[in-house]
Amino acid sequence: MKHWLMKTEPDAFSIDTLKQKKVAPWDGVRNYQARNFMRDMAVGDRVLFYHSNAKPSGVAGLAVVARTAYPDHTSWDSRSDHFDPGSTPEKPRWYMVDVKYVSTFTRLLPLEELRGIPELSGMILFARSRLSVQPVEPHHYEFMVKIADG
DNA sequence: GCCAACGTTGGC
DNA sequence: GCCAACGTTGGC
Repeated sequence: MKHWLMKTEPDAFSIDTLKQKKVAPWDGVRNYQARNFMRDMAVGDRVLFYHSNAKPSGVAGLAVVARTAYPDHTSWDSRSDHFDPGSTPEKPRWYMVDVKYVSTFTRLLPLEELRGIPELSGMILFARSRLSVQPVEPHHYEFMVKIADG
């Protein structure tokens, strides 16, 4: 089982939205590296649900992968904000996974606070601010769960 | 809203 | 294949 962190702007899709829907597709990823990580995901993989462009930005809760990567149909929908003319149903360029709600942290863990924690040093989150899907070390994941509930 | 970081595009 | 221009992400 692997561990991941996935970023979303809560104005568009938040942990509360996922809580209501229970399971939802993670569409709109238009970055090759992020896409490749999504294609590495397996059902049951753990996901840190991150709110970006938020006040404050940070880890908001937990999800699990509910369906492995499949073509992102919004990529060939010309009405979609995520339309990419280079992607077609015959030759999809972009993929999405489904994620399932697990829990909302009793307290959001702000990026600013996480940065200062020695146990979390080395996380991709701190070095690659624009990577919206990224792997997480198991001990980083476990530590974050611990401090969120504590 | 600003702007730094950085990924992508396209001319050559 | 280089790299300047451009567009986007995301923290602040």
